[in-house]
Amino acid sequence: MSTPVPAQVSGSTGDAVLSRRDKSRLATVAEIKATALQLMRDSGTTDARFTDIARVMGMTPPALYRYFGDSDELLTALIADGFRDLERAIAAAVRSVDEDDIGSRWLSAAQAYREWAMGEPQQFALVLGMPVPGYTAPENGPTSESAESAMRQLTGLFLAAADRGVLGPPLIRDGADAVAACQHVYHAELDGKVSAASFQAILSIWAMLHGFVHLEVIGHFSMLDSDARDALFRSHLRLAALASGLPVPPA
Amino acid sequence: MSTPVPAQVSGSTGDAVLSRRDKSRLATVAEIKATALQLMRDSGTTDARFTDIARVMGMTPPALYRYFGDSDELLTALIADGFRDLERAIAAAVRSVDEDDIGSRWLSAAQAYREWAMGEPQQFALVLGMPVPGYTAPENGPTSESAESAMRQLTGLFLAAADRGVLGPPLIRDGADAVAACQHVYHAELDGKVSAASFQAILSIWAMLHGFVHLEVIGHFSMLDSDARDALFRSHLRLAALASGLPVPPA
DNA sequence: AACGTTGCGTGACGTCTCATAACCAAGACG
DNA sequence: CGTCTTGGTTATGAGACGTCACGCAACGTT
Repeated sequence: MSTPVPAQVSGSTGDAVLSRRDKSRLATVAEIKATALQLMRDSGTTDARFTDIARVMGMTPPALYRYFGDSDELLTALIADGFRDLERAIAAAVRSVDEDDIGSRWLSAAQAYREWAMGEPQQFALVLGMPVPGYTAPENGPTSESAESAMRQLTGLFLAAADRGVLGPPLIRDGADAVAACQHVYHAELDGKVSAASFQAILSIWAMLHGFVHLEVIGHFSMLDSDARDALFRSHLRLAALASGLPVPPA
Repeated sequence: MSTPVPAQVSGSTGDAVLSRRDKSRLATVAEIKATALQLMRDSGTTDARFTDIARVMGMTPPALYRYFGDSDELLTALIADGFRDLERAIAAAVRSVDEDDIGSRWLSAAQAYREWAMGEPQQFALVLGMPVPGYTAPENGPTSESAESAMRQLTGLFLAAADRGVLGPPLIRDGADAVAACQHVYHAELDGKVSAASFQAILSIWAMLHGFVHLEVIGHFSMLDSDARDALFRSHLRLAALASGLPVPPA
């Protein structure tokens, strides 16, 4: 006979009430998502057939509908996961650097963005690519949050720079009036601390970073070897810092 | 009775021998591609079902296999078309500006890139996005040429600037050694006329341009109104010119 | 003008995937 | 121990891709 341990004991650890079944269910959900991503990685595309996922997992396709009511639901979950992973990777990269060294924090965040994208190109495509054929995103889905999150990471960096008095003026300042209205509405946290020109610079260097990473992911820098791409990326980021008024990391 | 014109006359104009049937065939091919693009536009994705294309055209699905042996073949054709359209749009935009006004030529080319991408987001996604699910690109396909073409447009601009003596040094020059090897191999036309640092700058502003356009296409600038996006884009391009040593267009 | 050839389109068919429905086994629980 | 929930199965239908054999009409030839 096994020791009679009440079922609630294991479930009541902490505030999460996880019955044995719930844990099993979460594990299966995780396995489904992992399998789907692995299949995407293998095929190099962003589609994963329910049939294939089930076969790899040793199940029959209809069983998956117990966990995801729809193929879109699985995609939505993967997008949400990817979005969260990317956010955490960047946040961790930022935190891993001395908080007074804004230039290095920018470098570290950008490197995390790039490495995540190159490491998980399919998930990157899901989060930041065109809508997947046949997939209709939920209205308030993670896709729309993704933009805001990326922006928040960047605005945080600029706020920190402004607080420390190391935020210089961006190289280009014209046109700032037009985007200032948006700043007041969507990023009021910057008001009074970061100029409209700097807000414009935030958008600009976001585009710089994303452009490099996207071109690299879709293979348009394949004529460069790995070292050259690294060097180009670093100088690209230094340029971005220089252009936007952030402290320029050393070469 | 109509005037008896030999069939060869209409066909023998120029060097293209187009029989009546050939013309009809070309028209049908064009209609298929146009219908596919329209369906993509309507659905907002990059897939177009053979069934739907046939239905819209008043045909049965198998008939399409007379024109495209495979679903991939149609996609390949659409990618090739899109690539060619984009290239022509940029080339035309460049030519429409005084050839001595390099800064304005850069502005014009970039505007064309942006407008084509926003006008044909599905085709843009096909040409510059992730591989479409289920689609396997031909080995020497247009996808690989796309990168070279975009680069050639840019290198042409830099060469013209160098010829006219208006190409300044880029703001950031470190790391140029690593990419110089690639320049010699893939863009020997630049050797002796454009420095390695400028070559690096070409790649950098390509990433800047593409990043802005891609973010805008996938809707990440939707918090900005149209005017603000225009202003931001223009200042972004001016920054790119300033950073890369091109003449900076006036604000 | 009549005839064979060629190309285009159709209906029927097989296969694969998504998705649902009906059914069954096993654990949780009073 | 009986019941309910959960997670799995088989069976089934709908829809899309792609193939095949066939018919029809246009075209070229004699």
